[in-house]
Amino acid sequence: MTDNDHNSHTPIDPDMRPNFDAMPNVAMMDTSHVDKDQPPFVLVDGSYYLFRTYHALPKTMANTQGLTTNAIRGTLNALLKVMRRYHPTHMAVCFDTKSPTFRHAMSSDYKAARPPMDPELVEQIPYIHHLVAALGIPLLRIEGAEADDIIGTLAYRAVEQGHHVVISTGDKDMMQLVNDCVILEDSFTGKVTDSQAVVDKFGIEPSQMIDFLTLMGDSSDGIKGVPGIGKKTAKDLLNKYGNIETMLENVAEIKGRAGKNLVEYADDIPFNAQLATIVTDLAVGHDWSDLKINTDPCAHIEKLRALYTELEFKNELASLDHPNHPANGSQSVADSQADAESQAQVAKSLQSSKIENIKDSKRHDKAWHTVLDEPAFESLLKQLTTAAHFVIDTETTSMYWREAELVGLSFAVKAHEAYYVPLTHRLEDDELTTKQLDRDTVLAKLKPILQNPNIGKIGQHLKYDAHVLSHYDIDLLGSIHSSPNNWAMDTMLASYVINAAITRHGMDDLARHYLQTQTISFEDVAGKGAKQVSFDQVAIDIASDYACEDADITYQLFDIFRQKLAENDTNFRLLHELEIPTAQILCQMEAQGILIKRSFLNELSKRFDEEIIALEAQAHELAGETFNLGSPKQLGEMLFEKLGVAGGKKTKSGQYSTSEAVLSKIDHPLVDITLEYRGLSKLKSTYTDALDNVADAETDRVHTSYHQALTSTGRLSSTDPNLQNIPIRTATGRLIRQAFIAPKGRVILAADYSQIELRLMAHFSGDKNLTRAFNEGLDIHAATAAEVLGKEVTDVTATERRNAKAINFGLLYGMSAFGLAKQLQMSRGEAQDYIDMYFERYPGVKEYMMNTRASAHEKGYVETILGRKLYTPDINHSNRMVKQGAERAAINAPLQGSAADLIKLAMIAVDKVLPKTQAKMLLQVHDELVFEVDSDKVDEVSQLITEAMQNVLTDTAVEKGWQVSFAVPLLVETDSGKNWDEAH
DNA sequence: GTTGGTACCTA
DNA sequence: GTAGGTACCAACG
Repeated sequence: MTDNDHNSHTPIDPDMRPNFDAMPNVAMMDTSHVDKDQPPFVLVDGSYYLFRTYHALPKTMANTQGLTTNAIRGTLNALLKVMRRYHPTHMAVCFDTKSPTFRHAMSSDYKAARPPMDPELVEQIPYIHHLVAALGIPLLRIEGAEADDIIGTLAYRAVEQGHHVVISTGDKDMMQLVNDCVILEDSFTGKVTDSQAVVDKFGIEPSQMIDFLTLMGDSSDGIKGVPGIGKKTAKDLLNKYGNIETMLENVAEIKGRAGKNLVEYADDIPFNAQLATIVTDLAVGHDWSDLKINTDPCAHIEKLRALYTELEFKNELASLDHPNHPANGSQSVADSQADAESQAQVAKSLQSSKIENIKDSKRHDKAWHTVLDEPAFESLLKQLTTAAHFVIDTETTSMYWREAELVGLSFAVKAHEAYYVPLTHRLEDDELTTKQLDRDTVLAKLKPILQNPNIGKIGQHLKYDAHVLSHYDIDLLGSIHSSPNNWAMDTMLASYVINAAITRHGMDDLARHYLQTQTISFEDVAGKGAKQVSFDQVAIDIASDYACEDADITYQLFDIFRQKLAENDTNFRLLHELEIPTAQILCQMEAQGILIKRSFLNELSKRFDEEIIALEAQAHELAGETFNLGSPKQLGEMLFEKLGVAGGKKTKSGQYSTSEAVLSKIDHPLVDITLEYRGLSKLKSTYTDALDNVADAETDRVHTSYHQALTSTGRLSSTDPNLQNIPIRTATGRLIRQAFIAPKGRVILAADYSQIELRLMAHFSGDKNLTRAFNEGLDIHAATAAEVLGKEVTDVTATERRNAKAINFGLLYGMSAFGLAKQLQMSRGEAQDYIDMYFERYPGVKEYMMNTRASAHEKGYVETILGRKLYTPDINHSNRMVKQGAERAAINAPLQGSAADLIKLAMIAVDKVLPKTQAKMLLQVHDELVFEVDSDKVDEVSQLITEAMQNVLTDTAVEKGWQVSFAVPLLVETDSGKNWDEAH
């Protein structure tokens, strides 16, 4: 590749020393004439982002040609971010060149400490240059000049001509250029620096920055500084004397090593000052019109396309063709799923160029505070009391809510400002621990605020914080609701509702994706692996940064999501009327837990163990030697090599497969033993032993955790332990279910939606035959068999019904003849014939599947019954297998996702009618809800639950603003008994 | 001590 | 053929 000649520049002679005496000083400029109503002039320090993102982002980001792309992506994202934020009309991206500059000529030490650039970075540089050009942004590289000096010069000229300026960089040296109309922004971290921020950070004015650097030196730039003068002394001296000149005039009164060395090294000071000074009067041959961004979307789109193709930036590439694709709303640095804003979109936002954020460009740097005394806490309380809404985050000793103890609390009332209230940090040698406020006093004062429904609470994964605070008798979630001026929001759920697939929804992921910011990780502050300590062992000043960042980031995410939700009423309602109420209910269910019968589980464990030992002995007997029956590898070798059994198949890793599908076709005693052994060890290790281990020692209750923002379809998942996969298919497995019981005087009641996904298929497809079968209340699988085979329902045999059931499930899963053949143990041709016959009888279903597939291809998403958009990122994947997989998922997603929507509505509906009955909702298993009910109220409660569940679409959904006219009835089946097995 | 592969439990 | 979680082994650092 060659560098573009969009900008050609006269080289600067490195031997020509700038005239420092006459150099204009940006920080001291008069700025009264500057017009801040125009968009700012944006100057990007390209070299900074190159290095920063190359080292900060994983080197594993690469295309299939082996080209590392992390710096390309990182720099591109930084560029797009700053453009999106300020909508500039004029801009320049500046890079260093390899050639020496006047600073090298001045000092052999200058940047001599820098190791040579990695080849993996070098090869990325031309791509970045070309991307900048293809985006229509002026690119400046001048032989003999550094990016800093080009930026300094252009910043000076811009202000002189009445423009205000944003310099996009993370280099602190640039702070010398800051004034009322020039700010810095690090577009990688999002940090903004104005003059106040410089004062906050170093205690000096931007105009003193050169002197500051001169005195304390900068090892990375090879500036030596004055020995004995560091950050603190330099600050104190500058505050006293204003500048180095005055300082030297009064050097006699400066005591100690600093004074002595100032005299001794006085001769070096002018030289160091020159190295530290950014040149502002470089002979850059550009006038204002050269620095205009080319906003014509067509001008460079083919160049962009070629670049994205070569780099394999697939989403960015796709976005060129689908400029309005909904997945394009935001940027990600590291997430390969992320979409970059297309050229067309950049152009669009530039054209709309309303300067959204004059305030932004004047904003102070984020201010993070640690609250360690009464006045500070009282002032925080006052802010929280008068706020419409605020961010709260708890820091605790454990990520498991059940064992978590509160360590501190952080708050944010606006972006870039946060407070941390440490409470129970216990690190020895940390003198701040003694200054902590008393936990109970703090909580007592916060309680009325946290429980006040008129003050909105914002948080990331609030269910967790609610659990923690409930241990201290504070009900955080109980009264959460939003009104236009008073927001409640869980940013995790907001992100999930807006787009479940584009990123994961942990805070680090959200910060990376939506804010292009790498957060301080928990491992950074607490260590990792065995050496990790709990948060109360983290030093308070470090903990405070971490906690404040969490609150701050959450507030910034809130700002983004608030805007996105305001533009999309469906997503707004999904969050506030569905997900947040669901979270509140899940919180109660998790806290409630389900009672287990320990003795029974222990007995089962013992029994299973005996049988397992016996089976193992038999296996070793048959094999003639001992081996690990639980190792698929050893078993495969034993069976297919040593014993010479036929029928061995290999997995893709070259091992023998010993899956049930393979083994069940083999007639050999060792196979039977193996399958039984596996069944029992699965039950013992995953269920009987595990449940006993996790049950609460005092109450014998098991408390699962539901993940509400994990699945691609809107379903919940359950962990620690997973109570959504308790065995039911085999008699032995059902023994486990019998261990889930109700306390004395109560019973377990289970209510499940019958055939909900097939009913949804009937609804979505409108197929006459399928709809009729449900409306007539037929056995749906038998009805399918009768329909396809052209006989009466009463004449359908068990095998025919079984086959029909398989095809019905196949439908829900995006069926292929291949898959159906495998399931039914028939040839592909037979399976295809069967499918063809099915579609002939159910043409509406066939049409639905085709339409869904087509629509997913076109839009990039499918929708559930409540309008939740489920994105299908791989739907146009170049790999055929991947694409077909995405198509099957796209067919299944509206069905599975709608069922998930409905049961969430059902939980909300049921939760409303339960309180007067003393019944408690305990578990959700996708289409089933499990309750604990007083024995004498079973009929009454069962009736209430059934009605609530069956009528969700006519009652609850309508109440919450959804209008769905459902094509078939929703049927709920309930049963009860002294354990979960009996209730099912 | 972490990670990928295999197997198997659910709707 | 869809969507999940957990346990175990074996290899890797």
